Amino acid sequence: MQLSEGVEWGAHCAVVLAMLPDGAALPAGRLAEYHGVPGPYLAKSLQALMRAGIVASSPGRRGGYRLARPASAISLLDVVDAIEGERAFFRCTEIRRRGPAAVAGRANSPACHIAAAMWRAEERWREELAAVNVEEIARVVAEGVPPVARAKAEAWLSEVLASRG
Amino acid sequence: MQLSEGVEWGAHCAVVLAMLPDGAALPAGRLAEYHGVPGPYLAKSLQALMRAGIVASSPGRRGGYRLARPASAISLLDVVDAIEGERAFFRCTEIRRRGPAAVAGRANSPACHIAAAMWRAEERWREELAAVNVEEIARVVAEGVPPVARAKAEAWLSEVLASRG
DNA sequence: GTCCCTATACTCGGATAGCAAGTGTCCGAGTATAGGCGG
DNA sequence: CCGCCTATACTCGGACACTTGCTATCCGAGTATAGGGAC
Repeated sequence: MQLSEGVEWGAHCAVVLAMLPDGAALPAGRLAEYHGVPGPYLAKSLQALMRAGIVASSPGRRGGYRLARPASAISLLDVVDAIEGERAFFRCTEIRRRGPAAVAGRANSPACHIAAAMWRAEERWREELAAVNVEEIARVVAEGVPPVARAKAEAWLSEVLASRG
Repeated sequence: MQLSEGVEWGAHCAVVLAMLPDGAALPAGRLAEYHGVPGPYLAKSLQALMRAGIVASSPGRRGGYRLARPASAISLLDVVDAIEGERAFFRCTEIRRRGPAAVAGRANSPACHIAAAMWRAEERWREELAAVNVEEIARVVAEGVPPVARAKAEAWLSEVLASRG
């Protein structure tokens, strides 16, 4: 029961993309380099974000990834669902209907109380993640990061963007 | 990102054990038979509940499993933690410190905002599960289950207990 | 000088191996019981 | 008739294969660009 690593990567990538100048795009390889993660595998997560409509990709020489909609309209939950898929944590297999005490048809209780509690808890989790959006994260990061780190990041980004014409 | 099947089994087993008469125990094989699940594997989950101090086991001929403390003192969260382990869903690998924009030592921001949001959401999930205890579930199940199903379950249980002397 | 064409280099995208964790199973160690035996 | 001893059958507990899904990687399809050539 752990989120895949792609969730962390996808979230950080979304934040970085939110800080790009309008119209700019960043290739998967550069995003991987910036985060120090294996490039080809990060591409897999980015493709998932693509399918979910969170980021948009441009092919070709000056192509790359950019946010598909305003950062304020992208929640952490969107990113998690895109990477992990939207299936529930808890899957109820109705084991109460399988043993010697099972009865046929609709004579069972209407709902499994255990599953209901599990899904309710999961809903709380989703609500909390839905309340955080990428723009907010980017703003907090921009304010909280020490000047020296911010300068390094901006220098790197400028160089990358300049080298792309 | 899915809970293992053992969580469902463990929770249902706890509820069944909560309905036993005082002093009675049920072997793993019987619990598996009741739920229609593979016996030897269920034992694995029961051992996890044992290590967590949720159930107690008695060896020997009339041995088996019983709750180690009152059902009202066992929450769903206890069961989930016992089976899944208490490690967090989200593990922050601090990828912001790994790229070309990283700075050494303590010059980084104090906390990763993404990780903080993830852990906050997880806390909501845990709070919700901690608010549900096994006694409550057992009561709701006992009230809600149709008479015919309840009769079958009680008949099975009586037979099992009788066959154990 | 301007327009068009072509070759290029770069991008994404899906298809392909490797590995860890969950899933499923088994057999050995230990104990309470039941029956038999001796007093 | 009562107490003790032994054999038994049943229980748990940990050690051993197998499958699914995550991790990591590669190469092919497609496109915007840059340069060169023709008009």
